[in-house]
Amino acid sequence: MNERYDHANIEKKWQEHWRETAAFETPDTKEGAENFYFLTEFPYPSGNLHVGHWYAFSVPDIFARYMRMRGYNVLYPIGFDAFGLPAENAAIQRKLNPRTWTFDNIEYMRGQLRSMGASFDWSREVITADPAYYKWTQWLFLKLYEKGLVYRKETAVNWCPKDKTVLANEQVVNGKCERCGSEVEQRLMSQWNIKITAYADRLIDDLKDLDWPKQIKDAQRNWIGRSEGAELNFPIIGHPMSDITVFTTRPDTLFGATYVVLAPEHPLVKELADKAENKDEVLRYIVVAGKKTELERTENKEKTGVELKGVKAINPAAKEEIPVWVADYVLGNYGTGAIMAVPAHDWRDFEFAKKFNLEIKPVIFPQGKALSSGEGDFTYFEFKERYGEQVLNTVVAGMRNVLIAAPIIGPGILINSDKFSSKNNEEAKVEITEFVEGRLTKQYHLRDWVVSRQRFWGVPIPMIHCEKCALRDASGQGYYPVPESDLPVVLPELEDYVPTGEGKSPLAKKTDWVQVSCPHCGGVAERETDTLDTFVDSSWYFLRYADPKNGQEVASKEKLKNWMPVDFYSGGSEHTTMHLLYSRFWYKAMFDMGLVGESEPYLKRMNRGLIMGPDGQKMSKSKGNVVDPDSVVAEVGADAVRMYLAFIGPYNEVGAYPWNPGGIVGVRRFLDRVWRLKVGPQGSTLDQSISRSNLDMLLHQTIKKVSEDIASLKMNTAVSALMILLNEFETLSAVPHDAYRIFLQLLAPFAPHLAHELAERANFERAAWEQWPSFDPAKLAGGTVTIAVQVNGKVRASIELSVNATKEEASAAGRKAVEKWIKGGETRAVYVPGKVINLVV
RNA sequence: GCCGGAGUGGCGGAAUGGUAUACGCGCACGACUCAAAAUCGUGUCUCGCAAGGGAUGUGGGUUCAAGUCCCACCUCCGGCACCA
Repeated sequence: MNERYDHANIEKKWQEHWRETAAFETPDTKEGAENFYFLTEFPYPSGNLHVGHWYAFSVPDIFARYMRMRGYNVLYPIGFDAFGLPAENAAIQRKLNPRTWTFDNIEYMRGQLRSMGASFDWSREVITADPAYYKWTQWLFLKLYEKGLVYRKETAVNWCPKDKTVLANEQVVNGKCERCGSEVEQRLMSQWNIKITAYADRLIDDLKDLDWPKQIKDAQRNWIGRSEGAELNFPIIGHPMSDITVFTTRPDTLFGATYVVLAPEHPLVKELADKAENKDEVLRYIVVAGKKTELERTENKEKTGVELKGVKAINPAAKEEIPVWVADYVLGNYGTGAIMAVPAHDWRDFEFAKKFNLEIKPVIFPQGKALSSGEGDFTYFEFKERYGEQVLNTVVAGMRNVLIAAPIIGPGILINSDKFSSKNNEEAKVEITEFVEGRLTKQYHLRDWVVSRQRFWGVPIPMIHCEKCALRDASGQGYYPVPESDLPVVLPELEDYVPTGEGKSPLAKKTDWVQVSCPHCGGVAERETDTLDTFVDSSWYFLRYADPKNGQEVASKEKLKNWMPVDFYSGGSEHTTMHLLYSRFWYKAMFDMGLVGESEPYLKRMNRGLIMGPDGQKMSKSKGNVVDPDSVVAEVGADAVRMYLAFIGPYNEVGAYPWNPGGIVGVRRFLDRVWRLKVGPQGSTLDQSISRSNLDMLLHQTIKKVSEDIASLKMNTAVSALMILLNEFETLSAVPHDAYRIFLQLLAPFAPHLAHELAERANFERAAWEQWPSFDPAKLAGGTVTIAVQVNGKVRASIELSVNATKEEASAAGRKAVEKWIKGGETRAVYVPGKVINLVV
């Protein structure tokens, strides 16, 4: 009567079946089927699966199975992003070898991933910590080096004191280490960098052709932070050889530049300090500013600075002498490290000028009716025409008082700017730049990608350092790539993996590994002991799935052509400005080298939402709100978990959904009702009139709805459509056999185990039911339809009408139904067939 | 401050400009049971006895008709942020 189905045995049976028959091994091509590459970000082998993994892999599996049933040759691969800090830290904590720890985790997680009933092609599994894989990571790194996209340079880098390694800019969140939360320090270190900035423009410009959510595109544009402006030179009096070059996005305000500011790190500062009357004060300021962390410098918005007394620059447009200051509100690593300050039109300069009593000279008159007289408000030009230029000039001269409150930020008309006065400020940008022989340039917030990590568990950087060569070669640094034939440089075993904290990886202690002969001079040289950032490993993993066992190349051209670019990529929003940016860059660089056939790796992308704890908080062990998927699966089965996660909300929205234990009970109830469904005899069909008249219509509507909803990842409403159909089935004495088959077909992507089991029991032909059903458009509507009758837009009644009812028929029937409101009065009708008739009195 | 996104029942959420609250959870009542669980059925925005009125963050607007479009504002979430 109220039997519950035996999920444990059914799921086990089908999972074994799929495994034994290699059901989801994807051929490179399939006769008559179009290839579809559906990628989800591969997991990090952190220990065991959490609910987030289920959300990341089981819901997309619904889509993968749907596409397969639609006849596509679907590649839905899986692998492990196996190198990196978190695994290494976890292993050290447990006093284990990171390699053992990682590979044990992988083995365990494989089993858990299988328990989802997901249709992964395991034969293409990729593990980034496998030498057969990272050989190609090293190879690609060296290719980038060949193309001049890898360089070694001493720069101020982010140093995490707890993880004892350098971090990329993208891995620092609010001045803290993305991994451990420690405050990041700035250190001057020589590190390997990848020149992602060389691709900044293309990374922005190519976004426009991608089918990606606006939100991701905007975030990437924001992160790259392109701004267009000009570099202008300010001569220094008595120092003819070295002008101060500033970057500005507002060359139009040049006449209002009343002082110049250098960042404390600016190379000219020390030289100019020597000439200043207050040399000691300046040097003291530089020391204090240098001690501040990035966080302190940005958190403390109270501006500080010191004037280089006696040093004067010349405003190249106004030809006036202006003071030169050093202040740490100007950043050393952006633009030219120097700015022209226009306090009348910039908040920061305004605050600084106020504090230090510097001149504020307005050169932009705001747009709009900004001038008032007894006769009303006028624009700049209206005022000039009415009262004449002289009066206008008097008013403009008085604007300094207005500026006591705030700078004028927006666009407007130039004033106090000689021959440029009364021009529109946008036009003036180019003209003034040319006038002072400046040049138009662009600047980016994006920094080059620092990829050296002073840690053990990563891909060894395939470089060799030779002291002799470095000494001999004045320009070179003595670094040479490992010859291609020597790849991979295998990560050796160590006795002690603990990071040294001295700016060197623990690999440095393995002297027999470190010592090699120099590829250049043949003398004794040393291997680079830093390892690559994990994001390098994952920047190209999706290519390897196309040809995972290739020992000769990254992947064969032909196989790449079969699968690339990725048709659809599903993942988490945390990768918006990390992995997604890195891998787009990587792919573009490969495209430029002729290694891949197009310049963007992912045609379509979506970011999924987050599963929170039952209390609505982010799941975490310390909060005690972690849901263990294994025990839930044991209790209600994988099908119920899959379907519950699909039902929780739309998959392609970056929402946060609390895990609701009640919700999963509801889905399990639904599946039990499916199990108990009374089905008509074999061969019974809808046409045999054992059905209600509207069942056929509902069935076809459901096919349409479920198809469209899965395709657009609105899994929640697809599930609800299946529930509605089941509710209808249960009102029948028995479900016609053919309708039942269609129902199981629609259910199969969501609850594959149960659907396969029931299909087998119903003796449905494999070939017939393992494909997606189509709907008949003619059956979507019935003979009559219920429409709403409105009076003046308010719903007053509803009536049954023939679908073909004319406006006249509808309004006559409608009038009858709402006589009470219209009382025989004149009405005008607005008729929307099938929906509504609105009678307007 | 700048750039995105979102505000709908007790909860997750649904709604091509056309009957707001589908579907599910929860809750209440009923059936079955000695009883409970499970299962099934009925009800469940709000005020009102009813007729009817009011509700989609707030205030305006466009429209025959607005959760949906436009304007202003409030709140929350995400990203960027002394980037000149």
